[in-house]
This record gives sequence, C-alpha cells and structure tokens, in this order.
Amino acid sequence: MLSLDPYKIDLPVVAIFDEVKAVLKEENTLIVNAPAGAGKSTLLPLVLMNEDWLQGKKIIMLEPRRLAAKTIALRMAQLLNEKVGESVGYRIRFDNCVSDKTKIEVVTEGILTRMLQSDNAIENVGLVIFDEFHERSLFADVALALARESQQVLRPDLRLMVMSATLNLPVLSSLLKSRVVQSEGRQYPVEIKYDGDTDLMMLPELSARLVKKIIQNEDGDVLVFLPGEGEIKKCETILKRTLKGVLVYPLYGQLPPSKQMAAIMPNREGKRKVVLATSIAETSLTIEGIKVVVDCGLSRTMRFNPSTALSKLETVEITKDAADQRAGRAGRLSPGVCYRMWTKATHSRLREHRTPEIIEADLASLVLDLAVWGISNPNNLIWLTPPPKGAIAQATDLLHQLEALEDGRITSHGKAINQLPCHPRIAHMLIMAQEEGLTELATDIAAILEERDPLGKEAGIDINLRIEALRKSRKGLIGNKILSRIEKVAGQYRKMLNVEIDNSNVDPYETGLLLVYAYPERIAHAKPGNNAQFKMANGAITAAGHKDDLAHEAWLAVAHVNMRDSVGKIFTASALNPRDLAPMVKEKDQVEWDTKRGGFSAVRNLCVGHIILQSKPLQYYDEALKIKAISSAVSKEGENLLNWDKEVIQWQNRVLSLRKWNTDEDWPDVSTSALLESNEEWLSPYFNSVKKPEDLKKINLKEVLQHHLSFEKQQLLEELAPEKIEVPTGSKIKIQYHANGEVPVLPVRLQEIFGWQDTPTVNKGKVSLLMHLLSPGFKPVQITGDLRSFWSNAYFEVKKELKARYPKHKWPDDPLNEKPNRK
DNA sequence: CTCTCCCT
Repeated sequence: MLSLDPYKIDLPVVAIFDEVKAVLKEENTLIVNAPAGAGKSTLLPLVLMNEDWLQGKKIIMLEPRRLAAKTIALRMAQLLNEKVGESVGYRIRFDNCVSDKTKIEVVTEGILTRMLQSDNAIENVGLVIFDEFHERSLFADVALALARESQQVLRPDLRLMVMSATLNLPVLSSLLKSRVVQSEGRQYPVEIKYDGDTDLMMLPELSARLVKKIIQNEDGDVLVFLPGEGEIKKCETILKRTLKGVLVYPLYGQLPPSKQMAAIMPNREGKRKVVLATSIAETSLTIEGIKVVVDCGLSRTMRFNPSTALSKLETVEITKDAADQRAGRAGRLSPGVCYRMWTKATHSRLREHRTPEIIEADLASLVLDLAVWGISNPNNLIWLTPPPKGAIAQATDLLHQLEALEDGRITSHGKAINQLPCHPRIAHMLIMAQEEGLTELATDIAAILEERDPLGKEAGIDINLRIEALRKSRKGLIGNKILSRIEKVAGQYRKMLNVEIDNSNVDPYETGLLLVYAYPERIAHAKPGNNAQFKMANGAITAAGHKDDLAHEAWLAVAHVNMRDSVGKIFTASALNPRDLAPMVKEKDQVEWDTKRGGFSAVRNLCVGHIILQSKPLQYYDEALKIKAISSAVSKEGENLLNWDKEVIQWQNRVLSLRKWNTDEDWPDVSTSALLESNEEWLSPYFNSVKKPEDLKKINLKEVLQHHLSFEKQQLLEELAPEKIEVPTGSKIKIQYHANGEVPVLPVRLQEIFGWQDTPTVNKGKVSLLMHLLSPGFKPVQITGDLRSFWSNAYFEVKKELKARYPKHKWPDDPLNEKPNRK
C-alpha cells in the first residue's frame, strides 16, 4: 500500500491520473506528454499497478540509463514504504533487484530487448512504459517496434505507454493510432537571448568572454554547454586565469565521479559557480541552482558509415528541441536566462527534433535481434523512423560473413552470438576463441575493444600493451577508472564462457589471430617501401606512427582505425602471424583492361581481400571474361579508345537524322552514348584479337556500324540520306548532316550549280538542303534554302560582288542556262 | 588533435 495518498502529492502529473487510467482501461496504447519535473516516472506506474486490466501481470518501465533506473525504483519503493526488490524492483547490467512479489520492474533498454527475445509475447507483462522516449535511443525504437508487433500479433491486451518531454507528437500519435494525454510541467520562465553566431575554432575564447560578461551583469550560477573535453579544458584555463572569486568546474563523462559530484553539488557559500559541461548536463545529470545557461549550439555525436563499416565522432549543430532542453536547465528553481551563441536567423533553420540514433548507428545488433525474432526484412515492422537501407545492407552482409545468418535466416552460431552482451563481431570472436583454446585472452580483448582506451595515444597502437595493463591492474599493480570498468565487463564474459582469470604474458600473435575474427576486413599488410603504411583487406590505406613499435611489422590485425583522411590512422592493432592467414588466402583470377597499363592482362592472384600476395600471368582464361573486360572499358572511355573520326560521326548523323525524320521506319539510336553503352552487342566480335590500346584504334568503326544495320536499312540509308550529292558539274559533294535532325547543309561553289533550278533534297524529296553557296575561293557568299528565289533575286547582288573580286570568271545574267564549271 | 552519450 502507498504510504500516502498519491492524489495529495504536490506535482503536476497528479492532474492526469484519472485520464490516464480511463484511456488505458479502454485502449491498449497511450502517449503521455509531460515535461521534466512533472513527476511522471515515479507516480504513474504506482497509480497504475493495481488496475484490473493488468490481470495481476507486471509493469515494465524502460529507462535509458542505469542510474536513473535504480533511483526511480528506489523512490517508488520509498513511497510504498518498502525496500527495493519487493513490489518495485530494477534490472540493469551487472545488477538486478527483483523478487517473486515484484509488480513494477524498472529496466534499462538492453534488458527489455533480451526479455522480448526470450519470450516474444512477454506473457507475464501487462504494461510496458517507455520513459524519456524523446531521446530516441536505438534500443527504445527497436523495443517499441517489437512490443507493437507482439501486441498486434500475439497480445492484443498488452498495454504500451510512451512518455516523453519534447516529441514530434503528431507523427507518433498517428503511427501508434493512440490518444495523447498532456501534463503540465514544473518550470519557471527562461528568457532567451540570441548572442550572434560563433565559429568552432574560437569557441573556448568566445564562450569565456560571454561568461565574464554574464558574471558582471547577472545573478546566480552559470551552466555552459560546450561540445567536448577539449573546449571545456581550454575555456576552464581562460576563466581561471581571468575570473577571480568564482568557482569553475568542468563536467563530462570521462571525469572521475568525485569531480563530477563537485560540479553538481549545491554551491559553496558566498562564491558563484560556473559549470562547463558537455551534453551530459542535458539529460543525465542535474545541477542545482543554475540561473543562467550559455549554449554554444554544438554537440558531438558518433556516426556510423556503412561504406567503411567505421564510426567516427562529428561535431554537429544541435536541434531546436535539444536547445529548448538546455535552456530549460536555467528554470528549475526560479526564472532564468539562456544565452544562445547563435542568431535568430540561424535558429530558424535548425532542425526541429533530434536525430534518432537509428539513423546513424551501426545496425549489426539490430539486424541480428530481428533475425532471432524471425524477422528477416526490417521493413515488415512498424517504425517511427525506419532504419536506413544502406546500414541494413551492410549489417546483413557482415552477419553473413560471420555466419550468424545464412540466406537471411538466423543460424545456431547466430543465436549463440546474440546471447552475448556485445557487438556481433566481438561475440563471434569470443565464440571462435573457444575453438582456438584462447577464451581467456578473448574475454580481455573483448572488454578492451568495447571500452575507451585505458592508455593514452602516447602508448602507441599495440593493443597487447592494453591487455598487459589490464592484467597488471588485476594484480593490483596499477589502476584507473577505465581499467576497472574494462575488468567488470571482462568478468561478465568470463562468467558466461566459464573461464578463469589469466594474468600470464601475452603472445601478440594470439591476439592478432583473435582480432581477425572480429575485423576480417582490417587485416593489414605493409606497403612496399614500408613507410609505416598498410593496405587493409578492404582496400583502404592506413598508417601507424613512424616511431610506433608496430610500424615495421609486415602484417597487422587492426581493430580500431579512423578513416577521416585518405590515409587512415590506426588506433589499435596487434602483430599478426602470416601463417594464421592461410585459411583466408584466396586464389582469384583477374582478367582486366587497364588503358594506362597497356591494355589487356590476365593474371592469377593470391589475395586476402584487396591485398595481393602474389601475381602470375594466366595462360588459360575464359574468353568471355576478356570480352567483358574490354567492353566495360570501352563503355567508359570508348570515345578516346576507338578511332572515332569524322567519317563515323557523319554516318551517325545520317542515321540519327532519319531516326528524327521518319519515326515510322525504326532507325536505331546510334548516338555516341547509346553506342558506347551497347558496345558489347555490336563491337565485341572484333575484340578477339585485341590486346593493346592500339589494336582498338585499328578497328574500322564505320564499316562495323554499317554492317550492324540490316541490308535493307543500309540500302535505305544510301537512298534517303546519301553521303554525297552530285551537282551539275558532276562533282560529288558531301552533305553535312546533324545529329539532331536539323536541315542538312550542302556547301558548294556557286559556279558549279549554274542550271540547277530547284533546291536539292534528300529523304525522298521531303527534306530540302540548306545551300551554303561559296565563291571560287571557297569563301561563303550566301546561304539559302530556296534556290529558285535565289536565282531571281539575291543572285544579282551576289553577282556584282563576285564580278569585282573574280573578274576572270564568268558571272552570267541568265545563270539557269549557263554551263556549270569547276574552274 | 579520436575521446559526445549510453546499453545487453
């Protein structure tokens, strides 16, 4: 029983108790929109725990963070006058506290996915609550999609309640086809001041300057949002040097807990406080007594690139809802002010809602989770934001490589991978290590790979140094926060795989072998001339520092790498024994055309992915492959490779003109682009004897093209669009056709056509030629499309001019009865 | 100059 009447608690959410109860009695889905501080997370589950429709089943509430899950469960238990683990419990990684009596379980996201996996129908659950859904974490999105599927297919009575502070409500409510219950928050007004745009390079200086101004002109403590540790440290140095009598605290995730507490704890008497924080202060940590927020408008996020299968950290503009949430931190206890380091104009073009993690995350685990559920095509689920196709394809590919999937279906190996609480690559390594007898080592590597680097980058790239550090820390010789977290994770793997601690010396080759299981595409081979550069099996070039211990190894097994530049940077790797690569070496015949390297070649390569170990000329190869290779080169660079001369172009233009004029006659598209694209069809029979680029030049293109037309069409072409036309002197003069079917041009000297009454034509008299009339010296004198009118009008003007310039020629008054001449 | 946050 509750220790007090929940309706008498002084929190805004009390006002919606009855409405929430009423909706959930009738409907199975509900959205609750309540800002921070409304009291929804603690009170709503308690008010609902005895509803009839639950039929004695449990309430599961999903929290994005372990600490939040634990403290919320604790508060609820206090309100019930109980201990945690009785009516209210929690389940998080490394720690759970539930019993048979538990009716409300607060769990973190990974746990819910696990629950849905072991029992698709979650039979003993009556209500799932998604708290802080606006954070749009990957797991929350997946869990909602799966819970929804379960509700529709197996459990129509299962209730879902989505709770969120700022959210794209219309989209969510139309997707879930559910009602929205709105709660007030407890928030004081925050005045927004736009302080003009900044640039990233000057951020520490500019934000420090702004803070100094605020300290002089405003009351209360100040919270500054900066993108990362680097900016925070620089800003801290400036402020400590220039601001006297003010306490400055940094606050970010990597800080030891005692220093985090110092920043969060209420102010020491008499002194004002400035906290410089990352986005950690947006949601995870609350600082008491803040009256002024300074927001730089940037944050760092991890983005996964499916084409390289790598994640990298990027600095991005925050969205409007995140900016509002940051500003809200100034109005928890009294009215406040928020300075935004951007302009109103910049603000208007910011995106409304934060990017859901599913858009830019590595989806390997997601695809595997769905496969375990029996869903091979993620599009079959209803998503608030569908996962991107490229990332799904990359994940599916990888899972096939790891043999977790076969033809899109989960394998028994895939199920085993899914049982382990880590990325599928690492789970695959852990399982394969059992066969190699290297499980102990693998548990250490797995834990190191998923946590931050416990040594600085000054330690070099050798991952074996990290393993040794972990082993020393277990012997109590050294220690730090990261190492103890790594050991916690390693311990969980040891327990699951049933092995003991191994603190012996490490054999780097064993490490290398294991890393290859996790990252097969990152096997790296020293480039010739070894300047610490390596080519990886996926084709990318990477480098180690010149002085690194591993810089002169022939082979590396690379774990983490950054590919921001064209030559990537290796962060962690191990030496690799080439003998361990034997099973991965594949014989690949390469039949290709490379114009720069002299044309055609056929070789047999021994390779590991893109790394070529050995290359020998190939005596016998499939002729069809050769044709394909040349043809594909021709389609790309054919205009330069072939002898594409004026003759060919004239022939193309003749056919193309007829294609334009006589649409009923079915003339083929012989434009250059069409011909190059279809070259395999019409040109490839001539490739047999081709070896070098010169051989391609020797092909008589016009002849080949001519023959590609049917005999009838060849004849028709000569008849309708002849290459040349005979003029009265008997000269055969070339007609200039155009590709677009424009009127063809006949350039001819005037004296050669005396006696020609009418304009000459082609295409059975349907197309008159445009005459370019020339002087005896082939200079243009007149253009006409109507010869008859020329003779009776313009001719007399032209005659005068020509007579002056060419007095020895005959320029008759009656040109139609004059004999033409070629003189 | 890699280092935001978080989860099984």
